[in-house]
Amino acid sequence: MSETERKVFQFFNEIGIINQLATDIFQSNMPDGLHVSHFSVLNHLVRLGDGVTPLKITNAFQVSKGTMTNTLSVLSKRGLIRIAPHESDGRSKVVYLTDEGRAFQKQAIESLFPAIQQLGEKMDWARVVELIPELERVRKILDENRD
Amino acid sequence: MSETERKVFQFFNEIGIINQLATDIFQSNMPDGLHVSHFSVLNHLVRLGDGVTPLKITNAFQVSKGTMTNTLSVLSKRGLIRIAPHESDGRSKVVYLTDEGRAFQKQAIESLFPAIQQLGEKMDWARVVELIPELERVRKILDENRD
DNA sequence: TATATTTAGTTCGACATTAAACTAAATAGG
DNA sequence: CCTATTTAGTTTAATGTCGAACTAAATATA
Repeated sequence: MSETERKVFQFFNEIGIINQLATDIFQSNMPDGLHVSHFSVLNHLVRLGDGVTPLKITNAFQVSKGTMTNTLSVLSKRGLIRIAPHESDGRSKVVYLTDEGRAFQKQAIESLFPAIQQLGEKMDWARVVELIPELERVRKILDENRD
Repeated sequence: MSETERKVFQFFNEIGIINQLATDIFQSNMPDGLHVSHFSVLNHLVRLGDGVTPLKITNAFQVSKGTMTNTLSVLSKRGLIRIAPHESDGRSKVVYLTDEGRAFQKQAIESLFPAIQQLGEKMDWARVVELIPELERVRKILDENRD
């Protein structure tokens, strides 16, 4: 194993650990039985717009269709989204945010502000966010090269 | 939401996506029914030394005790680790790598070299690994501040 | 048009993971 | 010592996720 290879593994290892620690923090702020994955879908709909098909969301999250069926049915049962039949394609459906869904997404995000602030006392966020452009590059390349 | 907060979310979002894409690549290289989590435990034992208790590994991975019981029993059934009673503590156990376990870890890592090389045609790994020190800082702070 | 293929979503069985209850052993405090 | 508490690991029920089989609708092709 070359030095570069070793460091590449180290890079992805750090990414994995950070992701797990951050997800744990996020998860601990989720109310009664809702999972980060549920929030993520709501967040996606808020940011990129609702009125999209389940398959579109499935592709965005690179997740199996069965998983998305399950996630959407939980969100629907909770009244956070509304699932309507597709106007022109009888096989398909369209997902809309409800007011409750939008409120939940907003509230979930705001619930993290204190944690961000508290971490900011020990961490220089300005320096951290400078990594974003390079991370974006990595993400895009990994994304384009997935099979 | 301030600009900093927005970027902090974006940072963790990029981290999450990269982690998922990288994990998917890794997972697709795992043989017959073995999961990345199984590899991770073997890798941990190779890098930091075996002969440790399940609880030690549990803490290292910040995972529930039940999860580790399950993971270790899979690894043990596959002959990749050996679980022995603890010499001085009747409640505890000690985990050892087998030769098969070491070989598996080695082979799993090497199986990723082609993917790393292929990605290297589109990605400047030298620049990517420069992010490691800052990521380490973030990881350490998150780690120290977990409850 | 009739049939074959593709596409969108659901269902099913398997497994990873979790939290909580549980067992057994070790330790602490009286 | 003896009891209470803590600690290490297992078990159990619930849920997220996956891949594969399945259904139904749309599209391609002949």
